[in-house]
Amino acid sequence: MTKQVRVRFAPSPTGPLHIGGVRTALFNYLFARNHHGTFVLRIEDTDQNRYVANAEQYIIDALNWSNIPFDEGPGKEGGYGPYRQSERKGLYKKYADELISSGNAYYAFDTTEELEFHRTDHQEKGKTFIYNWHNREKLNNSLTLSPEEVQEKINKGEKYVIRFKSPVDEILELKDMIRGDIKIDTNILDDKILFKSDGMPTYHLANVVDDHLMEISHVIRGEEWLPSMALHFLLYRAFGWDCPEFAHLPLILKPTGKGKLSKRDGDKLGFPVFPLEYTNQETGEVSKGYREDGYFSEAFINMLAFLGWNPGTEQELFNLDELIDAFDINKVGKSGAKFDAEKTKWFQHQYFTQKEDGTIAKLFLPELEKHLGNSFDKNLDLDYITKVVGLIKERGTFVKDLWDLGSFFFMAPETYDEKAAKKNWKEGTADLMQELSQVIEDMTDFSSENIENTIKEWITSKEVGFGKVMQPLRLSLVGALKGPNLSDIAFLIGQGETVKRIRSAAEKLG
RNA sequence: GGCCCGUUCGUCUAUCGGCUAGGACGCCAGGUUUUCAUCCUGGUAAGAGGGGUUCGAUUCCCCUACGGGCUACCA
Repeated sequence: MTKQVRVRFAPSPTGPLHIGGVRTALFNYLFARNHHGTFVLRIEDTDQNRYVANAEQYIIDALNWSNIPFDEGPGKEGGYGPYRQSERKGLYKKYADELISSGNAYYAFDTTEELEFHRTDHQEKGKTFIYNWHNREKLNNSLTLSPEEVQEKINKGEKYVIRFKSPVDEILELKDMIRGDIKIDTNILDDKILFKSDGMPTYHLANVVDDHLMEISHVIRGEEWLPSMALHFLLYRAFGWDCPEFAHLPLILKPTGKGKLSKRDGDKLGFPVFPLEYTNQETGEVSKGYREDGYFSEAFINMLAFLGWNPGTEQELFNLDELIDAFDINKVGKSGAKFDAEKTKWFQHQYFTQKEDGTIAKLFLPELEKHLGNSFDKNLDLDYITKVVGLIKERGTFVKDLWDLGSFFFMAPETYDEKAAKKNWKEGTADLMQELSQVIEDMTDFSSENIENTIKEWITSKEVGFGKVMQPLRLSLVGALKGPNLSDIAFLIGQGETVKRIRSAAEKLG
């Protein structure tokens, strides 16, 4: 592998990029970085009918959010541009012509209707219509017409396409970095259209021409392209160009049911299939995104990297740099992987609990403002929030969990969990709590440790069960039987507030 | 239908001819937390089936089954 590594991610802007696409981009990125190569983004917009205006920006935003930015691409000129195929439109025809003059391609005038007829006709007879060596001599193309007739048709403005002339009786021995050797009999190949009648190249031509012109060294793409590898190989050969190496990634499958995970699955499955939220401009339909659902991109990327690849060790948590370092395309698996949303959550939980308290506290700010509304003190000490986060973050997975986990740090409970109150707030509890509030009020050293000791000593001296005091106390401070260590809570909300809440509960619950 | 690729616990996977088949998610049980959650410990559970090759196959080969992809003037 002495030549300069240049890889590309070449999506078609037909809608939002789904997680399978992000993973393909990720593996390309990882491979490039691992080999100190270049990662190129090329927009394959040769199909005008399926073009979606905001899709390209979505792709770029998604890549940036995922922290896998491209080195060259639209807006990032690197000497190989332009990077949108629609802007390279004028360039492809001459390559198609080149193939015609070298005898590797030909003009075909068959109409869509004629081809459709052949297909259905064959199907009815239990056969499959393939436009290739065994019938191309009988169809309406430059192989059966005289040069004069061909020229006349073209001059008359008759619509035509250019087809590749697949070789006959040859066994191709191809190599895939992931799958190893693949043998293909050229007789089963069809004469794929390279150039469409609308003046645009098809994917196959544009892809091969651009990969060559952009000096792409390795083509890493989804397994759905495996059947096209023979054609692409043949094209490189017909042009007399060096063929890049190929790697076809296993597909990401639906968690249940059949088939590969598709864009249309949207959030019908209960989890996002897109990195970013996406609004369909035509229908107004909104699809959930990992970012908006509260996932950190590190977790999202770590999860994607492990879909079809693993380092062979037992380490599962990898940041981007570690991924770059450990990535080995030979370790990519061959079989499709069913997507597991639970595992994604687990990754997120790992990253969430590992993140510094201060960082999460800042992310928590908007959430706090949302819940507290006007009563939210904008000058609320970030240090306080950070301490709260330190106490509750390990119990959560997303920033949005934090409010449920620790709202009582910011406001006194308004209601008390009914079941818990019924069970734990008995005859005499109120008196006990009133007494305890006095004990707490009288404390001089209000440290977490001292709170715990004081309460314990008091309980012991009163000769009542711990549960008889601790549960009602928790109810008073929190409003429910949940949350972190009680003395930590009391310490954070402060002596006065603690006393206030105990007395308030004693009054309300009687 | 044709062609291509694949097949290890429910799921993601390790194993590159010699293992009590390892890890993770999930699930279950115990422990810690005088709460809940987290966390810790343990448990559950697998090489599709049939032939070969070999002293020995999850691992190599063949067949079958199943899964997936492709089969457009879409990518």
